[in-house]
Amino acid sequence: MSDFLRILKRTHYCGDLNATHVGEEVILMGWAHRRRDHGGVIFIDLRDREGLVQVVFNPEISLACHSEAGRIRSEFVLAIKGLVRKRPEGMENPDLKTGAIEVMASDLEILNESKTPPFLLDNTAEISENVRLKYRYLDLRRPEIQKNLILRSRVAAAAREFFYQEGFIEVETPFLTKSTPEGARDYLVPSRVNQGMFYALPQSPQIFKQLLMVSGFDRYYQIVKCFRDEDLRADRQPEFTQIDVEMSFITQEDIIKIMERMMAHLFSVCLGKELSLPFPRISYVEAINRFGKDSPDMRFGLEIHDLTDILMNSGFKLFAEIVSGGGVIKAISIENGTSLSRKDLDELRDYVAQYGAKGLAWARITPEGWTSPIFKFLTPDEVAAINKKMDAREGAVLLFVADSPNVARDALGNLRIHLAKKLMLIDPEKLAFTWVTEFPLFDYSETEKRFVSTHHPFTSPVPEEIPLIETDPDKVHAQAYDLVLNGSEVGGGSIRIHRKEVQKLIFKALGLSDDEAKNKFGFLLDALEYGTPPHGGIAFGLDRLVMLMTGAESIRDVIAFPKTQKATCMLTDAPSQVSVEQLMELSLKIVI
RNA sequence: GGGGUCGUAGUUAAGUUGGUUAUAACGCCGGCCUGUCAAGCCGGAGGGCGUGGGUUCAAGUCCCAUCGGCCCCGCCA
Repeated sequence: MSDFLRILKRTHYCGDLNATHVGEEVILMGWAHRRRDHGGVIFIDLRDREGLVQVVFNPEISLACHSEAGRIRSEFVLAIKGLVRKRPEGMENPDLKTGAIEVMASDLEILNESKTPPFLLDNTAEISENVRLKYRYLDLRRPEIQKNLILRSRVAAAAREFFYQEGFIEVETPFLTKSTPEGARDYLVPSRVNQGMFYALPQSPQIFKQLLMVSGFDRYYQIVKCFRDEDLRADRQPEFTQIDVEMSFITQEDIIKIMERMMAHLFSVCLGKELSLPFPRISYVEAINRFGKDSPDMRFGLEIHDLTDILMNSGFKLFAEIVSGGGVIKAISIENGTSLSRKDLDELRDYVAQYGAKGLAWARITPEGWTSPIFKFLTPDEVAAINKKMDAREGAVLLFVADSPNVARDALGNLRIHLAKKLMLIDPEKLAFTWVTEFPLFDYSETEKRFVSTHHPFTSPVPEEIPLIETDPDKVHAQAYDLVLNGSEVGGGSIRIHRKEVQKLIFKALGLSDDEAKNKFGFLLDALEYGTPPHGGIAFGLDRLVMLMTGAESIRDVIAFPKTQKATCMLTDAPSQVSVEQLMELSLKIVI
C-alpha cells in the first residue's frame, strides 16, 4: 500500500471529474456512499463535498485492492488512486454528474472505518428532525444540506466583495454588551469580575454602528450574529446572522439604491439570476390594505377588498352590528374557485379562527347569481355593489371576514397566503422583491398600554412631522424601509436620529423618563452632542435570505448547528446545568 | 402562557370495533455472483410500541399525567 496523505496528495474532488480527465491518474479522498459488490468486481460510489464518482475495483487491475475493497462499508473514509476512464458503451449513468466516466482503482487505503450510520445519507430519505439534529455531523454530509451551506458561504463572500468595492469598512462590535430596554428579550451573561452584574448579547449592533458613524467611518458593514431570547418559528432562531450596514451623509433614497445593487450582485453571482432594478415600492398603509401584511407576498393576487362602506347599513344585522362596533368587513375573491368544496370552506373557516376571526362567510358566483348562506340577508343593490367592487365573475368564490380591523387584517392577510399555497397560485421561479415604506413611527401596545417603536427608538421621524410627536404620536411617519422578498421580510432599516433633542422627544414619547433614558442610553445621547453626521442604515437577515435563495423550508436547513423549537441543541445538549462552583464564582444561585 | 400534530426494529411507516409468538420496506449480518449505479438472488438477526400510572381476564390500541420533535397563536424594537 502506498503512503496516502503524506506522499500521495489528493488531486481532484470526486464531483469535479469529467470526460476531460479521461486517461489521467487521480488521487481521491472521500466517503463510501454506496457499495455494489458483484463478487468479481466491486463498485464504490465515492463522495466528497463536490459530488459522487464511481470507483471500480477489478481483481485484474489489483487483486490486493479488490480484496481490501471487500471490507468497505457505508461511510468508510477512503483514499484511492486510479485511472479515469470513459465508461464502457451503454454503462453511462445520466443521473450522475460524473456518470460518463469512472475511476479504475489501482491503490486503496481505508483511512478510517465507520459504524453503520443511523440513517441513509440519500437525498431521498426523509428522516425525522430529532434524529437528524442528534447526528447533525452526518446530516451535514448529505449533499442537499451541503449545497445550502456552500451557497450561504458564497452569499457572504459576494456581500463582502460588494462592500469592499463600494468602500465599506467591516468593523466588529462587541457581543458582551449592555442590556437595553425596548425590543426583544435579551440573552444575559453574568459577570464574574463584577458580581451581580450582567452583560447582554446584542439583539443587533444598532447603537455601535451609529457610534461608528459618529466616529467618522462613513460606510460600515458587518456580517454578524445577533441574539434574541424569543420563541422560535420555522424562520426564527435565537441566534441568527445579519448583514448589517450603516452609512453617513445619505438619504433613504441613497440606501435603497445601493442595497438594490447589492441584492442584484448577490443573486447574479450566487444564483446566476439577473434582477431587474429598481424594485417596486409600496407604502405600509397600502400593503396592509391590499395584502393584510406589512410584508406582502406579491407573487399572486387574491387582494383584499374593503366592503365596510357597502355593508355598514345592511339589513344583515350581524354585519351592521360589527361595523357599528368599530369593526370592518373585508373580503377576497378567488377566481375559478369552483374546486373549493364545502369541506374546504369549513377548513378555511377553521384556519382564520386561529387569527381570532369569529367566522368566514362565503359566496359562490354561479350563472344564476350568488349561492351563499348570507345571500338572503342582502339587498340586490348590496350584492351588485360587492360584485362590482370585487370584479366578481362567474366561477369565483368570495370570502368575507367581518371583525375588528386587526383581526380582519390578520385573518385575510394570512388566508390569502394559505389559499395561494393550497391552490398552487405561486410560481416557484418568481422573485417578488418589494420595498415597504412610510411606516408609522409608533405602534400602540395594548399589553403595555403605551406607544412602542415600530422599528426601533433611534429611527428618525419624517422631519415635518416632528411637532406631532408630542401631540399625535400615532400620526408620525418614520423614515424607515423594509425589503420584502416573496412575502418574507429579508431586511429593514431607517434613517437615524442624529440630533439629541429629537432623540429625547422619542424617548419621552415611549414613556422613558429622563433618568431612565440617561441610565440606559446616556452614552448615545452624549455622543449625539459631539458632531454626529446625518446617517442611516439597514440590516438583512442572512439566514432568511439564504433560505429563500435555496428554497429551504426551514431556517434550520441553512444553519449548520441549529436549535430546536425549545431552543436546545440536540447534538451538544445545550443548555445544561453547571456546577455549584461555577455558580458561586458568578455569585449566582438557582432559585427555581 | 396557549392551540394543533407526531412519537411502534437502525430508518421510514402499517397496525381494524382492545384478543394468540407486533407487520412491511429500506438498512444491517452471512452466502453466491465480473458491469452495477435504490445492483440482483438465497438465508438470517433485530423492537415489545417515548416514559410513568390507571381501567380491563387482556392495552401499541381506552383514560390520566409527563417528556421530546415539528407547525402555529401570543412574543420577535
